[in-house]
Amino acid sequence: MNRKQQAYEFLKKAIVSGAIPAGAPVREMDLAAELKMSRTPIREAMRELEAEGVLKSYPARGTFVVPLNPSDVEEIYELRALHELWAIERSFDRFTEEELSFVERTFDESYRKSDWETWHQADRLLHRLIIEKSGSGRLLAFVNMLNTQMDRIRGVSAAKDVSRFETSYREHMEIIALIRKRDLPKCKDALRSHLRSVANSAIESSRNVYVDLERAMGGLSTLEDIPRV
Amino acid sequence: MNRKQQAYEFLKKAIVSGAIPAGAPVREMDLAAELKMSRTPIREAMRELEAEGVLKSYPARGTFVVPLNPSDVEEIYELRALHELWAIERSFDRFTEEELSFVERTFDESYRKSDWETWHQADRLLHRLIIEKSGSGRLLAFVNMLNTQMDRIRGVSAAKDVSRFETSYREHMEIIALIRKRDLPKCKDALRSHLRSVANSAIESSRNVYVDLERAMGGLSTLEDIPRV
DNA sequence: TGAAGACATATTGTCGACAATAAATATTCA
DNA sequence: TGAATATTTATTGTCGACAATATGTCTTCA
Repeated sequence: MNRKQQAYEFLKKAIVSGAIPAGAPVREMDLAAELKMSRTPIREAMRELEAEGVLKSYPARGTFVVPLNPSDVEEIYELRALHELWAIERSFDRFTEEELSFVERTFDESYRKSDWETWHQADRLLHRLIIEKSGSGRLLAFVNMLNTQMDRIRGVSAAKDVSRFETSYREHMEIIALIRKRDLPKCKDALRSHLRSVANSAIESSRNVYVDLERAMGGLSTLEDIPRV
Repeated sequence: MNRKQQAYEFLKKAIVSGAIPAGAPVREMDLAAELKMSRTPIREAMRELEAEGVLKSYPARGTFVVPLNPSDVEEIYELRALHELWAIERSFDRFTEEELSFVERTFDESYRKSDWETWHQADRLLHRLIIEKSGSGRLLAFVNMLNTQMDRIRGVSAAKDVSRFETSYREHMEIIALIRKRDLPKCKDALRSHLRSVANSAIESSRNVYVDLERAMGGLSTLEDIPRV
């Protein structure tokens, strides 16, 4: 793996996990020192993250992690629903039994073990399958950007709501069952309502994070670093 | 304008206009020599174009203009329709009379003068308004990428079909009229069928360009430069 | 005092040189 | 010969130094 990629992985992970919080500056020199490489690969990694909408750079002033306010979260989840519902029409007849039962087993496992990590894997797998099998590489690229932002939201909100665990399990199982039955209209309904409930829970938790943030630091501190444009 | 931006504009224009054809290599040193700057800003511009899906880079081998075959063109126009139809629902009640009549006048002018340049302006304006007024910056960014690719298709096909000129004028006028009447369902129908006819004409001409390309150089020449991955 | 301008500082922007790598070509040896 | 291996070449990858720029801080002077 070349250095630019190392820098990219490191920085993305730091942002998605919330280690570098929304609004915080990301300085080329600091990262270069930390990763023991020159600024060049750091810069390239940062430009890539900027193209993905995770960073925003201002000439001779700095580069900052873009904040996600509740209306951003809403936008992101709306676009996700738009794309996933479109994609499932294309991919509907292309799921194999192997794929379906593998996803199902993974969900089962996560449910038995009540393991969030496995659950996340299964969730990603199913939704990724829906997009990938639509056959549009451009759509996939765009949805991946949205996914990065959704991971950021998850990263800070840590919305590990136990009641959602059970609900989510049932919703996913229903979707898989309806794919098996080849009932597209019902499947789209199920997917739509699943996406809506996921979105609502994400928006809700992002709202909490947002007010916490504001309260915690009175007149905003990390956000103040961001230059008014 | 800093040098990276100069390089970006120059290169993008060269690719969109077809001066650097699909499949052709883009060498950092060549461009640096031509624009009289170091490779650094050239590289950054190239990475940006890569993020937009216009270039594809292979380590230590080269960077190439990504080819657009007819099925790519189809994909691009399908995604365009998906987004524009979604966007118009959001933006529908936000058009002002000033905006509508300005677009209308521009179309009228292009029609009277039979001027393709003015027509292109008017077309861009209307479709851009639909997207922008939806209020989703992320959608706008994605659609801009699609627009770049559509410009490339226009750039080579030069589909200046006179019969489409008349049809296109009527289709646009109808859409504008239906926005004025606040008739969303009919407007969506009109937009949908307009987009379909534009797409068909683009796919058709891209098919011609593609076979011409293949015939002209027997076993492909520009395309051969592209490394098999 | 306080506004205008000079200066300092922090940060990104650009440069030219050298390193690393993948592919093409030449060489070796059974 | 021809397959394995070394060499050369073309290209991108990375480096450290310096330039440009936006902002913050001092200094001057009415």
